[in-house]
Amino acid sequence: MAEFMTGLKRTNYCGDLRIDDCGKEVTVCGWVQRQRDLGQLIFIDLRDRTGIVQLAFTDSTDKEIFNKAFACRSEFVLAAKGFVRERSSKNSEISTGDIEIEVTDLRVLSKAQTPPFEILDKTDTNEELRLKHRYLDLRRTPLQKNIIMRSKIAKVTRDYFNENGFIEIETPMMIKSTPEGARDYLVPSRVHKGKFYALPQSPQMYKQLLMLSGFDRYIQLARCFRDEDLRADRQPEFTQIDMELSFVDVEDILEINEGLFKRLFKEVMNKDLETPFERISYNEAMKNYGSDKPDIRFDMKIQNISELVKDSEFGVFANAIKDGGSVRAIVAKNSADTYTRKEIDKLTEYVKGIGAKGLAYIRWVDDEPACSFKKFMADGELENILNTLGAEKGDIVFIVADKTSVVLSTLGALRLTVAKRLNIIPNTFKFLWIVDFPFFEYDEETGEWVAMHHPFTMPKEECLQYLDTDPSKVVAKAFDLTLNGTELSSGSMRITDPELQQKMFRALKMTDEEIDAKFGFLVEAYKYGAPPHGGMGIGLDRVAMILCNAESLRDVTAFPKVQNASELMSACPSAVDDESLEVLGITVTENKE
RNA sequence: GGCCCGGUAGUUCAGCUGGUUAGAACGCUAGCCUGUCACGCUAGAGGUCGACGGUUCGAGCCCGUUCCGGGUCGCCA
Repeated sequence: MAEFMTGLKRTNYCGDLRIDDCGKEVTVCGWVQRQRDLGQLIFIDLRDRTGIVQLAFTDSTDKEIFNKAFACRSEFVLAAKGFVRERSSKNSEISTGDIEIEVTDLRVLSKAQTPPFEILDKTDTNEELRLKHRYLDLRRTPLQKNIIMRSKIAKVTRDYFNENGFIEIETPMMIKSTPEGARDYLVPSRVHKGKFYALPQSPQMYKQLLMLSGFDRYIQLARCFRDEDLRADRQPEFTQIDMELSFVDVEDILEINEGLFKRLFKEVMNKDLETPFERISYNEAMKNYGSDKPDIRFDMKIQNISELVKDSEFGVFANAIKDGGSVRAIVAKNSADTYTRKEIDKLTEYVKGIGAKGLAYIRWVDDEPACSFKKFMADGELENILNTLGAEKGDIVFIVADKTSVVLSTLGALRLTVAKRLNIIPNTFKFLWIVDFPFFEYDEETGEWVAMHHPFTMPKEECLQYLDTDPSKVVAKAFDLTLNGTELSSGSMRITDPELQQKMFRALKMTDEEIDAKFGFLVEAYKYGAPPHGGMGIGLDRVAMILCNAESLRDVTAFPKVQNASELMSACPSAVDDESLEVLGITVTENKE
């Protein structure tokens, strides 16, 4: 039978007791980390979220209590009252290692089955099993630390925006579905059979309307939902630090958010961040790093050698350029020893997997550089390439020739892979704003121009002339914040002029009916007086992931979903009974279990 | 939807070229032990080798299908 706490009240957390507490009578509560039975002497390591304290049971312990301690097993829940005393032999491994509690009262509040895996700080246990018993996994110190860190991040964020005059406003979770962008999670309506709400992908439209209402500065830690495939840094439901402010321009938004990160790093990590953060244009990011979220903790920029090889005998190079593409390269310094021929072959397979046709390379290990396309090179051509790229003995040059978009994305990915392999990425925090995003993106499948951000994004005034003639030249007042190669945040200034908004819709080939059906209320709202405004949404989970040095969002999410978007512990999603479906007017045709 | 990796006691793994009764460590159970702290010692229990099918005299191992998990591309305005 489990016992009660009657007459006992916790006075201290386990991890907080120190040598100064000696002589005090304390009551601690927690889980049995380990019981060590030495015969006439028993020790129990008691764990709560602050740490571990040793309970001692000796020959002077009451017999009944001693017997209770004897029967204790891992993960039993105990309350223990007793006196703090100095240990005869200390343990420098734990914060309470100088003291122990000589127990005078012990209650077994709950027994425990042997857990399916040991609750240890360091574990090799398969994540699948841990996720099935997430409540046990969450007992582990590293996860507790991450979850607590996340709480701190949220707290500091609220403090910061509150102090800066922002108002926290909740927007609805059941909203109108708009087919643009990510797939919506849909919620069927009982009252309106056959109709659906959507869970928000972001509170975008609502926060814009709040600006029209005059709230001026809005903040929300908003849950967002996207029915798309998962990644290590993508969960279908996530939290966004969503903010919007009025009577500002891009510069103001960047500044206030830099302030947030400065504050976060100071209070959560005790690190001083330098602001303003570096910023580069989207085009520059793509050109130099082949990515719109480059990791700039290391250099290895992509270089264009198209001019050098446009007349080369090597058809792969010359033809790529003739077809309107380009030839570009990265130089992996001091890598010739690391990358053997065999490993380079693996890289070739890798780049083929991400869309390139192949990978040319120059591996300069001996006096004579080994080159995969040497026989096509004219006198001095190879030297010329090496000189131009600044390659030296010990380096490898990786070259891709193709359509420019393929060249850049391939080398961008290769740059990261190689840097990781060479272990040249310093353990620092490099924020980077990517600014001046193009407004339109060419959709190769449909042959149409689509909005890269969203259709309410404000174009730069000076580009409006190209709207009808050359959409590729229209630059948006849109920006991303990246940290160490991860996209943390995305934002923009919004269109406030209804006429301009109409123009943008038309440029996106949207019909009046479409506009009205999807955004009618928003378009109308802007007719009644809108302040200039803009804002951004910061992925709280990703911020937490990086600050916790975690590999995956699962490590900073209490109850995460796995790759197929299910949750292993509760086994959701799940089928529902026929009555529930009937009342909603829904018929399930397949995959019903 | 594509590609890659993984699945053997509760856990982490080993398991040779396909060959007798599938092993180890930790955990668990019991006993002994007065200063342990990953306590120690002794003994014991514990297996649908993810599932199904095939090849074979014989399959943990080979083949096929499938399920589960991870990474990634597509996708993520």
